[in-house]
Amino acid sequence: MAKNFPTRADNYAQWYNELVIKADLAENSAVRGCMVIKPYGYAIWESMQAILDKKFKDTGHVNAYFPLFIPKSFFSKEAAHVEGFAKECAVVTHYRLKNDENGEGVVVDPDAKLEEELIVRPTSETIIWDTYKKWIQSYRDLPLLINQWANVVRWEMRTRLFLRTAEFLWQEGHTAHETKEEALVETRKILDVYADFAEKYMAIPVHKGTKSPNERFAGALETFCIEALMQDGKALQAGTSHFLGQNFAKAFDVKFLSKENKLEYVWATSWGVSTRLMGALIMTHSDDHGLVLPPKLAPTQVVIIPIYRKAEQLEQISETANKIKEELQAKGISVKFDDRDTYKPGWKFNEYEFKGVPVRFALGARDIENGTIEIARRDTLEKEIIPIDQAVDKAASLLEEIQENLYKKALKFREENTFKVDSWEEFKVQIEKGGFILAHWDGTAETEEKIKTETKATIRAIPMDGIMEEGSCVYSGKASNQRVLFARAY
RNA sequence: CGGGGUAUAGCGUAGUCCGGUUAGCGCGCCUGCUUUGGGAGCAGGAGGUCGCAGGUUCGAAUCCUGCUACCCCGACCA
Repeated sequence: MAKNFPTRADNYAQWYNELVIKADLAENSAVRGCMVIKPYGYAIWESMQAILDKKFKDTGHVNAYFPLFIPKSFFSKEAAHVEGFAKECAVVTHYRLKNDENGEGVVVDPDAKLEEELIVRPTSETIIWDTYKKWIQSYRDLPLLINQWANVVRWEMRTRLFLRTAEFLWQEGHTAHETKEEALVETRKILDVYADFAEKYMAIPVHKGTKSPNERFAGALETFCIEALMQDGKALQAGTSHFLGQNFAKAFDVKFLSKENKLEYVWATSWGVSTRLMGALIMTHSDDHGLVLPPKLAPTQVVIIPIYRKAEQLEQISETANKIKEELQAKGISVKFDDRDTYKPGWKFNEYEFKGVPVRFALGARDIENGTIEIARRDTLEKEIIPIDQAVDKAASLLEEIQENLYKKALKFREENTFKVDSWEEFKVQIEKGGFILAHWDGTAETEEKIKTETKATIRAIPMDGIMEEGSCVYSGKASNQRVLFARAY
């Protein structure tokens, strides 16, 4: 089966694309840069949504929904923000079509020009803060902790399924607080939620850190991020949590009366993760046989495949299979018994490997006779024949084992591909090999920019868990007191 | 927006340099029989404006001109 995928060395991008398509996750849409998320792919996104949504609610947040369209004028209120997004906005200029006078389909009706153009949201800070202004008067209205599940549009020049599409699905949290300290706590709290989700559920080890000023979100005072390493050695920003200070409060005039009866601007945060996480999931765990899903996110955790010749045999097998299915379901495990007679067993084996189903049972007439069942795990592709009365317990423990194994494997890969580098010569050689580089940086934007120009490497994060250590900048030789994380990134 | 490439059935492609029968093949699809423990075999069948528009020619998938779409590499970026 490996022949179906180009090897990683050949062309990782192609491997990735074929994987997404063959695993039935998504495909390119007729609309440039957009993707169709197919049912199986969407089911994975729903698993992610459910877990994240619960985490947000457990930390006091509530969901709401704001308009897709943002008046153009809102964007000019926060200077850095417009600077960051202006170049990639889709703009609505008209509100009506009409039949072409020459009979050539429909045309935009020039009489239906909007007085003020509408921007299709690339992110919702502006429209949300315009709304918050009306909602916040007193310290009693704070904190305001709101999350939105939505789609956004960023007119990217180059796109790739899940990793960078013109339209993508995400959640964006927007909070308002009385004090700077409280807002910072919120920013950090959400970063922890993201890191926990990545590591415990997606089985992806991440570095928590802050962005350099260059890489900061447009309009933020500080951007916290989680950064992951993909199998081809490139880094991927998996989530961000921004401390916005009072920038948006000032831009949208959001003030509250404090306990001391003073009029003050609120402190803000915003944070988000997107369908890009699907890309991270695919690129972290998949192999040449297809997708590999961590059990906690797999829409189907266990699949049972019957092997039979005649209808009578299927009947007997089904009886046993359905019993196992029910017992697994009673334990909260999602199970599919694939008794389609339109595909042969070999076909199904391959199909579920493409789709990354963690555990597979194969049950045939021979097993019924012997009181056995074959169990296979997707992560290692190992197969084992076990007594049938152990099937349920074995599946349950295997799911946990796979979840853990995937994380360990990914962590091992990241550690083997993280290098401490102290000289510029070494840096230039190492960056070609991929992976994270821990190196000293003098803290200036100029140095960062030069490193980027010369090597395409960017500062992915200034690690929060990093050890403080005296050193000299790998590029300029100037003093530095902490190593930062460099990599080429998606 | 710059540089390179591609466009032939649902998908993948041969044929294009050097114009010449009815455009060939694989996968998939449909029908029948035999099969079913790792993508089944045989037989039969359906499916094509050769990206679009002009031009050259007795004759164009093939040569020429223009256009369009997509892919890769840059700039941009969650």
